[in-house]
Amino acid sequence: MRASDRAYASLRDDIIEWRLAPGTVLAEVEQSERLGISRTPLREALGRLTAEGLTTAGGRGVVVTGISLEDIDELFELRETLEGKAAALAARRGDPATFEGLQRELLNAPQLISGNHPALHDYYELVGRLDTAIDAAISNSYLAQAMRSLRVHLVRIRRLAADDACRLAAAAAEHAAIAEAIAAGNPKLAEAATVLHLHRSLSHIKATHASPPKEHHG
Amino acid sequence: MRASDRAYASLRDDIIEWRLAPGTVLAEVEQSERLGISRTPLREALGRLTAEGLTTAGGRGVVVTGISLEDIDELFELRETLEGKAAALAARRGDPATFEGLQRELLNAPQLISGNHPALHDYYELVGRLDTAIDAAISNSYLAQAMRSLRVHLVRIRRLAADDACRLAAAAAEHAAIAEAIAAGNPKLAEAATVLHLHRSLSHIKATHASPPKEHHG
DNA sequence: GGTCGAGATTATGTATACAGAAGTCTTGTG
DNA sequence: CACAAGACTTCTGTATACATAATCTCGACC
Repeated sequence: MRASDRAYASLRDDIIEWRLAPGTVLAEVEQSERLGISRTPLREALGRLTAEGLTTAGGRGVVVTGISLEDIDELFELRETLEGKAAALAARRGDPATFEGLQRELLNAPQLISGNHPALHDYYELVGRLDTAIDAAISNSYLAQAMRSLRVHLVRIRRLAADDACRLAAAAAEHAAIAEAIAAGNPKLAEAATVLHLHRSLSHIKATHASPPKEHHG
Repeated sequence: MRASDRAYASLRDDIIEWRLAPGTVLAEVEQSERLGISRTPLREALGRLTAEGLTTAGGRGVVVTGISLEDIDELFELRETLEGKAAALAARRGDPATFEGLQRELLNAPQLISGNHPALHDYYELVGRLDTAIDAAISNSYLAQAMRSLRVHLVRIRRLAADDACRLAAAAAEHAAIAEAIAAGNPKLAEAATVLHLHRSLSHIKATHASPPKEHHG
Protein backbone atom coordinates (compact mmCIF):
# COMPACT_ATOMS: atom_id res chain seq x y z
CA MET A 1 0.00 0.00 0.00
CA ARG A 2 1.23 3.46 -0.86
CA ALA A 3 2.37 5.83 1.85
CA SER A 4 -0.14 8.45 0.67
CA ASP A 5 -2.95 5.91 1.02
CA ARG A 6 -1.92 5.11 4.56
CA ALA A 7 -1.69 8.78 5.45
CA TYR A 8 -5.08 9.43 3.91
CA ALA A 9 -6.72 6.51 5.70
CA SER A 10 -5.10 7.45 9.00
CA LEU A 11 -6.06 11.11 8.87
CA ARG A 12 -9.53 10.32 7.57
CA ASP A 13 -10.09 7.96 10.44
CA ASP A 14 -8.75 10.44 12.97
CA ILE A 15 -11.13 13.10 11.69
CA ILE A 16 -14.19 10.85 11.47
CA GLU A 17 -13.62 9.47 14.95
CA TRP A 18 -13.18 13.00 16.30
CA ARG A 19 -9.63 12.34 17.47
CA LEU A 20 -8.70 15.39 15.42
CA ALA A 21 -10.95 18.19 16.61
CA PRO A 22 -12.49 20.66 14.16
CA GLY A 23 -10.26 23.68 13.71
CA THR A 24 -7.08 21.66 14.12
CA VAL A 25 -4.47 22.83 11.66
CA LEU A 26 -2.74 19.99 9.88
CA ALA A 27 0.73 21.43 9.30
CA GLU A 28 2.62 19.48 6.68
CA VAL A 29 5.91 18.99 8.48
CA GLU A 30 4.20 18.17 11.76
CA GLN A 31 1.87 15.56 10.28
CA SER A 32 4.45 14.05 7.97
CA GLU A 33 6.76 13.51 10.92
CA ARG A 34 3.94 12.13 13.04
CA LEU A 35 3.03 9.62 10.33
CA GLY A 36 6.62 8.83 9.45
CA ILE A 37 6.40 9.82 5.82
CA SER A 38 7.63 12.74 3.75
CA ARG A 39 5.65 15.80 2.80
CA THR A 40 4.92 14.67 -0.76
CA PRO A 41 2.54 11.78 -0.02
CA LEU A 42 1.08 13.73 2.89
CA ARG A 43 0.12 16.56 0.60
CA GLU A 44 -1.69 14.12 -1.66
CA ALA A 45 -3.57 12.78 1.35
CA LEU A 46 -4.52 16.31 2.44
CA GLY A 47 -5.68 17.07 -1.08
CA ARG A 48 -8.01 14.10 -1.03
CA LEU A 49 -9.38 15.02 2.38
CA THR A 50 -10.02 18.56 1.18
CA ALA A 51 -11.77 17.28 -1.93
CA GLU A 52 -14.05 15.25 0.32
CA GLY A 53 -14.78 18.24 2.51
CA LEU A 54 -13.24 16.80 5.67
CA THR A 55 -10.67 19.59 5.64
CA THR A 56 -10.54 23.04 4.09
CA ALA A 57 -7.50 24.64 2.49
CA GLY A 58 -7.87 28.03 4.10
CA GLY A 59 -4.96 30.45 3.88
CA ARG A 60 -2.11 28.79 5.72
CA GLY A 61 -2.32 25.02 6.05
CA VAL A 62 -5.41 22.86 5.96
CA VAL A 63 -7.76 22.77 8.91
CA VAL A 64 -10.19 20.08 10.03
CA THR A 65 -13.75 20.98 9.07
CA GLY A 66 -16.43 21.32 11.70
CA ILE A 67 -20.07 20.30 11.58
CA SER A 68 -22.60 22.80 12.82
CA LEU A 69 -26.29 22.16 13.42
CA GLU A 70 -27.03 23.94 10.16
CA ASP A 71 -24.61 21.63 8.40
CA ILE A 72 -26.50 18.64 9.75
CA ASP A 73 -29.77 20.06 8.47
CA GLU A 74 -28.25 20.72 5.05
CA LEU A 75 -26.65 17.30 4.99
CA PHE A 76 -29.92 15.57 5.72
CA GLU A 77 -31.76 17.69 3.20
CA LEU A 78 -29.41 16.46 0.51
CA ARG A 79 -29.44 12.97 1.93
CA GLU A 80 -33.21 12.79 1.76
CA THR A 81 -33.08 13.80 -1.87
CA LEU A 82 -30.38 11.37 -2.90
CA GLU A 83 -31.31 8.34 -0.83
CA GLY A 84 -34.98 8.79 -1.52
CA LYS A 85 -34.31 8.72 -5.23
CA ALA A 86 -31.91 5.82 -4.81
CA ALA A 87 -34.46 3.76 -2.91
CA ALA A 88 -37.05 4.41 -5.60
CA LEU A 89 -34.62 3.39 -8.34
CA ALA A 90 -33.57 0.30 -6.42
CA ALA A 91 -37.20 -0.71 -6.15
CA ARG A 92 -37.48 -0.49 -9.93
CA ARG A 93 -34.19 -2.07 -10.90
CA GLY A 94 -33.01 -4.16 -7.95
CA ASP A 95 -33.18 -7.89 -7.47
CA PRO A 96 -36.06 -8.65 -5.04
CA ALA A 97 -34.36 -11.71 -3.55
CA THR A 98 -31.39 -9.66 -2.39
CA PHE A 99 -33.53 -7.20 -0.49
CA GLU A 100 -35.81 -9.88 0.91
CA GLY A 101 -32.74 -11.45 2.47
CA LEU A 102 -31.62 -8.12 3.86
CA GLN A 103 -35.08 -7.48 5.24
CA ARG A 104 -35.00 -10.78 7.10
CA GLU A 105 -31.61 -9.99 8.56
CA LEU A 106 -32.73 -6.54 9.61
CA LEU A 107 -35.82 -7.92 11.32
CA ASN A 108 -33.53 -10.16 13.34
CA ALA A 109 -31.12 -7.36 14.16
CA PRO A 110 -32.91 -6.10 17.31
CA GLN A 111 -32.41 -9.47 18.97
CA LEU A 112 -28.68 -9.19 18.41
CA ILE A 113 -28.57 -5.59 19.56
CA SER A 114 -30.49 -6.17 22.78
CA GLY A 115 -27.84 -8.65 23.90
CA ASN A 116 -25.49 -7.91 26.75
CA HIS A 117 -22.94 -5.82 24.92
CA PRO A 118 -24.61 -4.08 22.00
CA ALA A 119 -22.88 -5.26 18.87
CA LEU A 120 -22.84 -1.89 17.18
CA HIS A 121 -20.33 -3.10 14.68
CA ASP A 122 -22.57 -5.90 13.45
CA TYR A 123 -25.51 -3.58 13.07
CA TYR A 124 -23.54 -0.96 11.15
CA GLU A 125 -22.07 -3.67 8.96
CA LEU A 126 -25.56 -4.89 8.13
CA VAL A 127 -26.76 -1.38 7.30
CA GLY A 128 -23.63 -0.97 5.22
CA ARG A 129 -24.61 -4.07 3.25
CA LEU A 130 -28.01 -2.53 2.60
CA ASP A 131 -26.33 0.63 1.35
CA THR A 132 -24.05 -1.41 -0.89
CA ALA A 133 -26.99 -3.39 -2.24
CA ILE A 134 -28.84 -0.19 -3.08
CA ASP A 135 -25.74 1.26 -4.71
CA ALA A 136 -25.47 -1.80 -6.91
CA ALA A 137 -29.18 -1.91 -7.68
CA ILE A 138 -29.58 1.66 -8.89
CA SER A 139 -27.15 1.20 -11.79
CA ASN A 140 -26.13 4.83 -11.59
CA SER A 141 -22.48 5.40 -10.78
CA TYR A 142 -22.87 9.16 -10.45
CA LEU A 143 -25.67 8.87 -7.91
CA ALA A 144 -23.75 6.18 -6.07
CA GLN A 145 -20.68 8.40 -5.98
CA ALA A 146 -22.70 11.33 -4.65
CA MET A 147 -24.07 9.15 -1.85
CA ARG A 148 -20.63 7.79 -1.01
CA SER A 149 -19.27 11.29 -0.58
CA LEU A 150 -22.18 12.06 1.71
CA ARG A 151 -21.69 8.98 3.87
CA VAL A 152 -18.27 10.15 4.98
CA HIS A 153 -19.88 13.10 6.74
CA LEU A 154 -22.74 11.00 8.05
CA VAL A 155 -20.41 8.55 9.74
CA ARG A 156 -18.87 11.55 11.42
CA ILE A 157 -22.25 12.76 12.63
CA ARG A 158 -23.12 9.28 13.84
CA ARG A 159 -20.37 9.59 16.43
CA LEU A 160 -22.11 12.67 17.76
CA ALA A 161 -25.40 10.89 18.29
CA ALA A 162 -25.15 8.44 21.14
CA ASP A 163 -27.17 5.62 19.63
CA ASP A 164 -28.87 3.70 22.39
CA ALA A 165 -30.24 0.19 21.95
CA CYS A 166 -33.76 1.58 21.71
CA ARG A 167 -33.00 3.84 18.79
CA LEU A 168 -30.96 1.14 17.09
CA ALA A 169 -33.85 -1.29 17.24
CA ALA A 170 -36.20 1.30 15.78
CA ALA A 171 -33.70 2.15 13.06
CA ALA A 172 -33.35 -1.52 12.18
CA ALA A 173 -37.10 -1.76 11.77
CA GLU A 174 -37.08 1.31 9.54
CA HIS A 175 -34.32 -0.15 7.44
CA ALA A 176 -36.27 -3.38 7.20
CA ALA A 177 -39.24 -1.39 5.89
CA ILE A 178 -37.01 0.14 3.23
CA ALA A 179 -35.70 -3.26 2.19
CA GLU A 180 -39.22 -4.64 2.12
CA ALA A 181 -40.47 -1.85 -0.12
CA ILE A 182 -37.55 -2.32 -2.50
CA ALA A 183 -38.08 -6.08 -2.56
CA ALA A 184 -41.74 -5.47 -3.34
CA GLY A 185 -40.71 -3.30 -6.29
CA ASN A 186 -42.66 -0.31 -4.99
CA PRO A 187 -40.67 2.89 -5.73
CA LYS A 188 -43.01 5.33 -4.01
CA LEU A 189 -43.14 3.20 -0.89
CA ALA A 190 -39.37 2.73 -0.86
CA GLU A 191 -38.86 6.48 -1.09
CA ALA A 192 -41.43 7.13 1.62
CA ALA A 193 -39.84 4.60 3.94
CA THR A 194 -36.45 6.18 3.34
CA VAL A 195 -37.73 9.71 3.99
CA LEU A 196 -39.40 8.50 7.16
CA HIS A 197 -36.24 6.84 8.39
CA LEU A 198 -34.10 9.89 7.69
CA HIS A 199 -36.50 12.20 9.51
CA ARG A 200 -36.48 9.91 12.51
CA SER A 201 -32.69 9.76 12.46
CA LEU A 202 -32.41 13.52 12.26
CA SER A 203 -34.91 14.01 15.07
CA HIS A 204 -32.96 11.59 17.23
CA ILE A 205 -29.70 13.40 16.57
CA LYS A 206 -31.24 16.75 17.34
CA ALA A 207 -32.88 15.47 20.51
CA THR A 208 -29.58 14.00 21.67
CA HIS A 209 -27.87 17.32 21.13
CA ALA A 210 -30.31 19.79 22.54
CA SER A 211 -27.13 21.55 23.60
CA PRO A 212 -25.18 22.53 20.52
CA PRO A 213 -22.33 20.17 19.63
CA LYS A 214 -18.86 21.14 18.55
CA GLU A 215 -19.25 24.01 16.26
CA HIS A 216 -18.54 24.60 12.80
CA HIS A 217 -16.25 25.40 9.95
CA GLY A 218 -12.89 25.84 11.58
CA MET B 1 -1.38 31.93 -9.28
CA ARG B 2 0.13 28.61 -8.36
CA ALA B 3 1.60 26.35 -11.00
CA SER B 4 -0.66 23.51 -9.91
CA ASP B 5 -3.69 25.75 -10.38
CA ARG B 6 -2.61 26.67 -13.88
CA ALA B 7 -1.98 23.03 -14.76
CA TYR B 8 -5.35 22.05 -13.34
CA ALA B 9 -7.20 24.80 -15.22
CA SER B 10 -5.38 24.03 -18.44
CA LEU B 11 -5.95 20.28 -18.33
CA ARG B 12 -9.54 20.73 -17.17
CA ASP B 13 -10.22 23.03 -20.08
CA ASP B 14 -8.53 20.70 -22.56
CA ILE B 15 -10.69 17.80 -21.36
CA ILE B 16 -13.95 19.73 -21.27
CA GLU B 17 -13.38 21.19 -24.73
CA TRP B 18 -12.54 17.73 -26.06
CA ARG B 19 -9.03 18.74 -27.08
CA LEU B 20 -7.89 15.79 -24.99
CA ALA B 21 -9.79 12.78 -26.28
CA PRO B 22 -11.17 10.15 -23.89
CA GLY B 23 -8.69 7.38 -23.35
CA THR B 24 -5.70 9.70 -23.63
CA VAL B 25 -3.08 8.78 -21.06
CA LEU B 26 -1.71 11.78 -19.20
CA ALA B 27 1.87 10.71 -18.52
CA GLU B 28 3.44 12.84 -15.81
CA VAL B 29 6.73 13.68 -17.48
CA GLU B 30 5.08 14.35 -20.83
CA GLN B 31 2.43 16.68 -19.44
CA SER B 32 4.74 18.43 -17.01
CA GLU B 33 7.12 19.24 -19.88
CA ARG B 34 4.24 20.34 -22.10
CA LEU B 35 2.97 22.71 -19.43
CA GLY B 36 6.42 23.86 -18.43
CA ILE B 37 6.17 22.83 -14.80
CA SER B 38 7.60 20.03 -12.70
CA ARG B 39 5.91 16.79 -11.82
CA THR B 40 4.93 17.81 -8.29
CA PRO B 41 2.30 20.46 -9.11
CA LEU B 42 1.17 18.38 -12.09
CA ARG B 43 0.42 15.45 -9.82
CA GLU B 44 -1.72 17.69 -7.65
CA ALA B 45 -3.62 18.84 -10.73
CA LEU B 46 -4.16 15.24 -11.85
CA GLY B 47 -5.39 14.35 -8.39
CA ARG B 48 -7.99 17.08 -8.52
CA LEU B 49 -9.12 16.04 -11.98
CA THR B 50 -9.46 12.45 -10.82
CA ALA B 51 -11.45 13.53 -7.77
CA GLU B 52 -13.82 15.33 -10.13
CA GLY B 53 -14.17 12.29 -12.33
CA LEU B 54 -12.65 13.89 -15.42
CA THR B 55 -9.83 11.37 -15.28
CA THR B 56 -9.41 7.94 -13.74
CA ALA B 57 -6.28 6.65 -12.05
CA GLY B 58 -6.24 3.23 -13.67
CA GLY B 59 -3.07 1.15 -13.41
CA ARG B 60 -0.33 3.12 -15.10
CA GLY B 61 -0.94 6.83 -15.40
CA VAL B 62 -4.24 8.65 -15.39
CA VAL B 63 -6.48 8.52 -18.44
CA VAL B 64 -9.11 10.94 -19.65
CA THR B 65 -12.59 9.69 -18.85
CA GLY B 66 -15.12 9.08 -21.58
CA ILE B 67 -18.84 9.74 -21.59
CA SER B 68 -21.06 7.00 -22.94
CA LEU B 69 -24.76 7.27 -23.71
CA GLU B 70 -25.44 5.39 -20.47
CA ASP B 71 -23.34 7.94 -18.62
CA ILE B 72 -25.47 10.73 -20.04
CA ASP B 73 -28.63 8.96 -18.89
CA GLU B 74 -27.19 8.47 -15.41
CA LEU B 75 -25.95 12.03 -15.30
CA PHE B 76 -29.35 13.42 -16.18
CA GLU B 77 -31.06 11.10 -13.72
CA LEU B 78 -28.96 12.57 -10.94
CA ARG B 79 -29.30 16.05 -12.37
CA GLU B 80 -33.08 15.82 -12.35
CA THR B 81 -33.00 14.82 -8.71
CA LEU B 82 -30.61 17.52 -7.57
CA GLU B 83 -31.76 20.44 -9.69
CA GLY B 84 -35.40 19.59 -9.16
CA LYS B 85 -34.88 19.74 -5.43
CA ALA B 86 -32.80 22.87 -5.75
CA ALA B 87 -35.48 24.66 -7.76
CA ALA B 88 -38.08 23.72 -5.17
CA LEU B 89 -35.88 25.00 -2.35
CA ALA B 90 -35.10 28.18 -4.23
CA ALA B 91 -38.81 28.81 -4.65
CA ARG B 92 -39.20 28.53 -0.89
CA ARG B 93 -36.15 30.46 0.21
CA GLY B 94 -35.10 32.67 -2.68
CA ASP B 95 -35.61 36.37 -3.19
CA PRO B 96 -38.43 36.83 -5.73
CA ALA B 97 -37.01 40.05 -7.15
CA THR B 98 -33.79 38.33 -8.19
CA PHE B 99 -35.59 35.66 -10.16
CA GLU B 100 -38.07 38.09 -11.66
CA GLY B 101 -35.12 39.96 -13.11
CA LEU B 102 -33.60 36.78 -14.45
CA GLN B 103 -36.91 35.79 -15.95
CA ARG B 104 -37.10 39.09 -17.83
CA GLU B 105 -33.58 38.65 -19.14
CA LEU B 106 -34.30 35.09 -20.23
CA LEU B 107 -37.44 36.15 -22.05
CA ASN B 108 -35.34 38.63 -24.01
CA ALA B 109 -32.61 36.09 -24.72
CA PRO B 110 -34.14 34.66 -27.93
CA GLN B 111 -33.94 38.09 -29.58
CA LEU B 112 -30.22 38.20 -28.86
CA ILE B 113 -29.65 34.64 -29.98
CA SER B 114 -31.48 34.98 -33.30
CA GLY B 115 -29.06 37.71 -34.35
CA ASN B 116 -26.53 37.22 -37.11
CA HIS B 117 -23.87 35.44 -35.13
CA PRO B 118 -25.46 33.51 -32.29
CA ALA B 119 -23.98 34.87 -29.08
CA LEU B 120 -23.67 31.53 -27.37
CA HIS B 121 -21.39 33.01 -24.77
CA ASP B 122 -23.95 35.55 -23.62
CA TYR B 123 -26.66 32.94 -23.36
CA TYR B 124 -24.51 30.54 -21.38
CA GLU B 125 -23.43 33.39 -19.12
CA LEU B 126 -27.05 34.22 -18.43
CA VAL B 127 -27.91 30.60 -17.66
CA GLY B 128 -24.84 30.52 -15.43
CA ARG B 129 -26.23 33.49 -13.52
CA LEU B 130 -29.47 31.59 -13.00
CA ASP B 131 -27.51 28.61 -11.67
CA THR B 132 -25.57 30.89 -9.36
CA ALA B 133 -28.76 32.55 -8.12
CA ILE B 134 -30.29 29.16 -7.37
CA ASP B 135 -27.12 28.04 -5.59
CA ALA B 136 -27.28 31.12 -3.40
CA ALA B 137 -31.01 30.83 -2.78
CA ILE B 138 -31.08 27.24 -1.57
CA SER B 139 -28.82 27.95 1.41
CA ASN B 140 -27.42 24.45 1.27
CA SER B 141 -23.70 24.26 0.60
CA TYR B 142 -23.69 20.49 0.27
CA LEU B 143 -26.40 20.47 -2.37
CA ALA B 144 -24.69 23.37 -4.15
CA GLN B 145 -21.41 21.48 -4.09
CA ALA B 146 -23.05 18.36 -5.50
CA MET B 147 -24.51 20.39 -8.35
CA ARG B 148 -21.21 22.09 -9.06
CA SER B 149 -19.47 18.75 -9.42
CA LEU B 150 -22.19 17.69 -11.83
CA ARG B 151 -21.94 20.80 -13.98
CA VAL B 152 -18.36 20.00 -14.95
CA HIS B 153 -19.59 16.91 -16.77
CA LEU B 154 -22.59 18.72 -18.19
CA VAL B 155 -20.45 21.40 -19.80
CA ARG B 156 -18.54 18.57 -21.41
CA ILE B 157 -21.72 17.03 -22.75
CA ARG B 158 -22.90 20.39 -24.02
CA ARG B 159 -20.03 20.39 -26.49
CA LEU B 160 -21.37 17.13 -27.90
CA ALA B 161 -24.83 18.56 -28.56
CA ALA B 162 -24.73 21.04 -31.41
CA ASP B 163 -27.04 23.64 -29.96
CA ASP B 164 -28.84 25.39 -32.82
CA ALA B 165 -30.61 28.72 -32.43
CA CYS B 166 -33.96 26.97 -32.34
CA ARG B 167 -33.06 24.78 -29.38
CA LEU B 168 -31.39 27.68 -27.59
CA ALA B 169 -34.53 29.79 -27.89
CA ALA B 170 -36.64 26.95 -26.53
CA ALA B 171 -34.19 26.36 -23.69
CA ALA B 172 -34.27 30.06 -22.80
CA ALA B 173 -38.05 29.89 -22.56
CA GLU B 174 -37.79 26.83 -20.33
CA HIS B 175 -35.29 28.58 -18.10
CA ALA B 176 -37.58 31.58 -17.95
CA ALA B 177 -40.37 29.29 -16.77
CA ILE B 178 -38.13 27.98 -14.01
CA ALA B 179 -37.22 31.51 -12.93
CA GLU B 180 -40.87 32.51 -13.02
CA ALA B 181 -41.91 29.60 -10.81
CA ILE B 182 -39.16 30.36 -8.32
CA ALA B 183 -40.08 34.05 -8.28
CA ALA B 184 -43.68 33.04 -7.67
CA GLY B 185 -42.57 31.00 -4.67
CA ASN B 186 -44.13 27.83 -6.04
CA PRO B 187 -41.86 24.86 -5.21
CA LYS B 188 -43.84 22.17 -7.00
CA LEU B 189 -44.07 24.29 -10.15
CA ALA B 190 -40.39 25.16 -10.03
CA GLU B 191 -39.49 21.50 -9.75
CA ALA B 192 -41.86 20.57 -12.56
CA ALA B 193 -40.44 23.27 -14.84
CA THR B 194 -36.93 22.03 -14.08
CA VAL B 195 -37.80 18.41 -14.77
CA LEU B 196 -39.47 19.43 -18.02
CA HIS B 197 -36.44 21.43 -19.12
CA LEU B 198 -34.02 18.62 -18.33
CA HIS B 199 -36.08 16.06 -20.23
CA ARG B 200 -36.19 18.36 -23.25
CA SER B 201 -32.43 18.91 -23.04
CA LEU B 202 -31.76 15.20 -22.81
CA SER B 203 -34.07 14.46 -25.72
CA HIS B 204 -32.30 17.07 -27.80
CA ILE B 205 -28.90 15.61 -26.99
CA LYS B 206 -30.04 12.12 -27.82
CA ALA B 207 -31.67 13.24 -31.06
CA THR B 208 -28.49 15.04 -32.06
CA HIS B 209 -26.47 11.92 -31.44
CA ALA B 210 -28.56 9.20 -33.00
CA SER B 211 -25.17 7.77 -33.88
CA PRO B 212 -23.26 6.94 -30.70
CA PRO B 213 -20.67 9.54 -29.64
CA LYS B 214 -17.22 8.85 -28.32
CA GLU B 215 -17.59 5.90 -26.14
CA HIS B 216 -17.04 4.97 -22.60
CA HIS B 217 -14.71 5.17 -19.62
CA GLY B 218 -11.21 5.44 -20.93
C1' DG C 1 2.76 54.36 24.99
C1' DG C 2 1.03 53.02 20.63
C1' DT C 3 1.67 52.09 15.89
C1' DC C 4 4.05 51.25 11.69
C1' DG C 5 7.75 48.99 9.36
C1' DA C 6 11.54 45.99 8.54
C1' DG C 7 13.76 41.74 9.40
C1' DA C 8 13.63 37.04 10.77
C1' DT C 9 11.35 32.81 10.97
C1' DT C 10 8.48 29.35 9.45
C1' DA C 11 5.34 27.36 6.48
C1' DT C 12 3.89 26.28 1.89
C1' DG C 13 4.92 25.73 -3.22
C1' DT C 14 8.11 23.82 -6.53
C1' DA C 15 11.91 21.30 -8.53
C1' DT C 16 14.81 17.43 -8.74
C1' DA C 17 17.05 13.22 -7.50
C1' DC C 18 16.42 8.47 -6.27
C1' DA C 19 14.03 3.93 -5.69
C1' DG C 20 10.84 0.49 -6.89
C1' DA C 21 7.65 -1.62 -9.95
C1' DA C 22 5.63 -2.72 -14.28
C1' DG C 23 5.86 -3.28 -19.11
C1' DT C 24 8.29 -4.29 -23.22
C1' DC C 25 11.70 -5.91 -26.12
C1' DT C 26 15.07 -9.16 -27.14
C1' DT C 27 17.15 -13.45 -27.14
C1' DG C 28 17.52 -18.25 -26.50
C1' DT C 29 15.48 -22.68 -26.61
C1' DG C 30 12.09 -26.24 -27.70
C1' DC D 1 8.48 -20.56 -35.85
C1' DA D 2 6.45 -19.95 -31.29
C1' DC D 3 6.87 -19.30 -26.49
C1' DA D 4 9.13 -18.17 -22.34
C1' DA D 5 12.57 -15.98 -19.48
C1' DG D 6 15.48 -12.24 -18.43
C1' DA D 7 17.29 -7.71 -18.87
C1' DC D 8 16.39 -3.07 -20.07
C1' DT D 9 13.57 0.87 -20.38
C1' DT D 10 10.31 3.84 -18.51
C1' DC D 11 6.95 5.27 -15.56
C1' DT D 12 5.12 6.18 -10.98
C1' DG D 13 5.94 6.85 -5.86
C1' DT D 14 8.79 9.02 -2.42
C1' DA D 15 12.23 11.89 -0.29
C1' DT D 16 14.71 16.03 0.04
C1' DA D 17 16.54 20.43 -1.13
C1' DC D 18 15.46 25.06 -2.56
C1' DA D 19 12.45 29.30 -3.45
C1' DT D 20 8.86 32.17 -2.15
C1' DA D 21 5.43 34.21 0.53
C1' DA D 22 3.14 35.22 4.76
C1' DT D 23 3.20 36.00 9.55
C1' DC D 24 5.16 37.22 13.85
C1' DT D 25 8.17 39.87 16.44
C1' DC D 26 11.12 43.40 17.71
C1' DG D 27 12.51 47.98 17.43
C1' DA D 28 12.21 52.65 16.23
C1' DC D 29 9.67 56.65 15.55
C1' DC D 30 5.70 59.55 16.26
